[in-house]
Amino acid sequence: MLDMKFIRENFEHAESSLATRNSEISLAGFIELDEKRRSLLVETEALKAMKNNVSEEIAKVKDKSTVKDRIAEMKEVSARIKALDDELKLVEEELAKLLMTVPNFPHPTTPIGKSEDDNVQIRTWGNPLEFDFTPKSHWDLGEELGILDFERAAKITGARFCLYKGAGARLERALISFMLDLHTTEHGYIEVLTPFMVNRTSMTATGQLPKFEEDLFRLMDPDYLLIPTAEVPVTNIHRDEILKNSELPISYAAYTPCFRREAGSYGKDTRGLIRQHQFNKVELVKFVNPAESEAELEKLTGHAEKVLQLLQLPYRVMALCSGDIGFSACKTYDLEVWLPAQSTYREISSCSSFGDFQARRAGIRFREEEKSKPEFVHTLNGSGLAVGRTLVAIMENYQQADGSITIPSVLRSYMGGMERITRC
RNA sequence: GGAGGGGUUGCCGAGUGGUUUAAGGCACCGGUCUUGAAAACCGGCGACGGGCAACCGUCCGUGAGUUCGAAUCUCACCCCCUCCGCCA
Repeated sequence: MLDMKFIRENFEHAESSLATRNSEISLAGFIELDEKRRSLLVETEALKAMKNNVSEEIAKVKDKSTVKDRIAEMKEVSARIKALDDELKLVEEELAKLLMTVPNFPHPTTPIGKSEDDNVQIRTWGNPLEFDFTPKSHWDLGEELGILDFERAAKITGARFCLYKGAGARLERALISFMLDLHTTEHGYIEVLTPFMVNRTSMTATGQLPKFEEDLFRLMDPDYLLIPTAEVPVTNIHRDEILKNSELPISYAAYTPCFRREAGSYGKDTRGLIRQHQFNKVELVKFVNPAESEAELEKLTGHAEKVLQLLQLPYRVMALCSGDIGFSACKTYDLEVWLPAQSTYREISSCSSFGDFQARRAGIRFREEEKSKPEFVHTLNGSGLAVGRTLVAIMENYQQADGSITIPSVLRSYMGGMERITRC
């Protein structure tokens, strides 16, 4: 959520900043609603002050019959207050509805652009491998090795699910442990294990609702939603809290499965693990002092990169342009890993700063000094990494001519010493 | 799912219609005193919204309602605790 005061005082700047985003956003109607809200507020508060005073006077009078006319008068005032409050509530609801669907301002350092074609490459790491044979796709490798079974997953549930078996299942688990161990022991993150389903308030606080309900899986009886990313439960850990400046930055690492409807992506990435309704992810989340958020985004991105470096997977870092960043983000770096079978880089991590956008929605604040006014923290998060896509990258980059897969050395201790996956 | 108990301004906790502008204590901050500290005493001590400000308004789990007036009465819902049932 954006700051109402800021919009009020910088209306043109706000509109032009939002215009650099891809979607069509209009703040039209905002000023009018805002003014109406304030004039209603002034009126109703004056009446309430009067009512409070008169009620106090009535309280002091022993013989109520002498103040009959005052009581009658207050009855009318109360009715008037109620009418005004109802009107105010409507205006505030409309204002909130408008505000909740407006995306964040792009950060000044976010490149301006319309689509992903305008994203800017920041750096690359490693070089795409040269194969002296034609590299196979991970789905072919997975089926031949008997470690990925898409057909049976479709029988069990439906399209866009996968059944991992044997060394495949273990490799996924090894990656989760490896990533969590790295971030908690080397990068200073606190491990958390969260609920995988959340309520609507949590989903609204991070920005998935109200606009993106069609992307989410919903439960019927309690009105809960399956998380599309650990960002939701982890950011909500501190919802409606006032943190101490001395405890910032707070850094959490969380493994969770993620559930996404992938509505509107029919026909895209239909084969393989790239786009699934359920996938595993290790997520990094930070709550920081606003002064530190730019530096913290660089650090967090570096922590995600470290995973790829240790796995010896070539990748590049892209700065997303204003037209391509997510709803709540003001700045985003995507890490894209090299996939030889597709001869292309594919997103494996997205590291974003949200400024105070989520903190304002979620009511996450801190005090600069012990006695100073609470201010909103800045929130950041990034995948460290998407586990399924990491498994894909390992399978495709580490494949051998005979169809076996070498296990990266840093993972072998997590695989019981296994060095290579062969057909079982 | 059933029965019971409970949710009060950082914490504890009083308060069952009108000096509650929410007692009291703890914690915290400032002052007096002291060589310094502690103790004692005095004062301060929340969030949000509106306003240049004085100040005003809102907030006692949430939402409706009764009333001139609600922390207090009514209804619904949420959460926590205990016991029973079921269960990984």
